[in-house]
Amino acid sequence: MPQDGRAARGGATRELILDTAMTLFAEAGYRGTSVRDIAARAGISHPGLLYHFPTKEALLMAVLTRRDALGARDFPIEGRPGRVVLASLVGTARFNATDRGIVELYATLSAEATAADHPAREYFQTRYAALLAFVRDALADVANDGGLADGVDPSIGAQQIVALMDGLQVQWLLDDATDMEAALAAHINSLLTAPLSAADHS
Amino acid sequence: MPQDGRAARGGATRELILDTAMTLFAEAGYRGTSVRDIAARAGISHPGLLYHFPTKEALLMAVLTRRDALGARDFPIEGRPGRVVLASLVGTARFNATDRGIVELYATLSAEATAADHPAREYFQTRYAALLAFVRDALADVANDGGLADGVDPSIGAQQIVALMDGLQVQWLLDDATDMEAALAAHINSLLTAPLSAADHS
DNA sequence: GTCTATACCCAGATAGAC
DNA sequence: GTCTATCTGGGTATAGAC
Repeated sequence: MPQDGRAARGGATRELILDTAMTLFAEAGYRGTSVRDIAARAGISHPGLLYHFPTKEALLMAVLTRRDALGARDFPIEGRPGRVVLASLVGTARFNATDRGIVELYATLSAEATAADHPAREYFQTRYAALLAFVRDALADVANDGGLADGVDPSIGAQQIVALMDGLQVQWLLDDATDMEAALAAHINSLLTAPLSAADHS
Repeated sequence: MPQDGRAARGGATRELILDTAMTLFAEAGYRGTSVRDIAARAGISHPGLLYHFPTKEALLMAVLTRRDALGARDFPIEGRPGRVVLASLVGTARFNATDRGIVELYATLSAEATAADHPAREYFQTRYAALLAFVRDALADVANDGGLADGVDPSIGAQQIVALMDGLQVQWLLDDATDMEAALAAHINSLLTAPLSAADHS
């Protein structure tokens, strides 16, 4: 019957660990954060933490998955018009520029997870496949209205947009004068017959 | 007076270590390779290796620097016309698709090195600044001949091209069906008034 | 100048007590 | 569900042989 201040029943400790892990991962990166660090900050011992998440990787995946779920809740863009979806991607680029930690985490992990034996590889394969399909569908939707520039292939266009978002993050992390939003918006507009405008937001 | 089979004078051991390290880094990644692994494969003890390269990071930087030097020797494109430089970037994308290990290494490291306290951060900052300037100059050269599409800014175009090359590598590493060359060429051509052709190679 | 042997410390993970 | 103790492996520093 736990009833003390920090570890009440019902997965409260689990949530506390996740919060703490997300904070520290964002501050110092995945490699720069030890399980002991997270446990100490959360007020338990490392084996105590590893009872809830058997490995550090498992903890990481839980952090990422939860973040995905929060994002889907806060930015519901499923089933919206293609131009709105594209505009939301530009909005994401702007939003990302406010949280260096999480950008660093994703940029580092998505590269690290490309290793054939990396535990998070499948997660990112699935994530990228879904993201590419999502953007491709948005471009195809725009194409249906004749809004795509000549010779633009939705599938290639989606690859370009996703790659651009990833690559620009690295440049921005290395030099914060980099304007991710401007470079992304310029490219997306080059794929369209008419540029995005404020009317496309929401 | 060393004169045995593997460690002759004049930095031969150093070269052997670099070769071995490049191979193992490419096979198992930076994190997946221990200094002991490299030393064992090179036929010396780890402290023996650390005599030549004081830290694992130093060894890594030496590998990268040497790779840069080899690249500059094999692909001399300094001072060439802008369109030739752009074509060579497409060639690089094609060439990269033949060596997964080195792509993985650069993709992982460039992301990892964005951390504020990472020893390779300055190296990558310098490298990216030079690369961006290089591509920007190529685009500016094309613009001088009126070969740039309307509204294309050489500086932003350079950011996009470099970001695209980086981001496409991640997608290709996660799904080798990704056609890096096609996506990059399509984007570069969209920046130009006339597409690149075989005539631009060399 | 070139290397081996040894030791230190930190990190992830496991075993078993409470 | 959480702890203490311990194992293993990796990066690094030092001592000293040749």
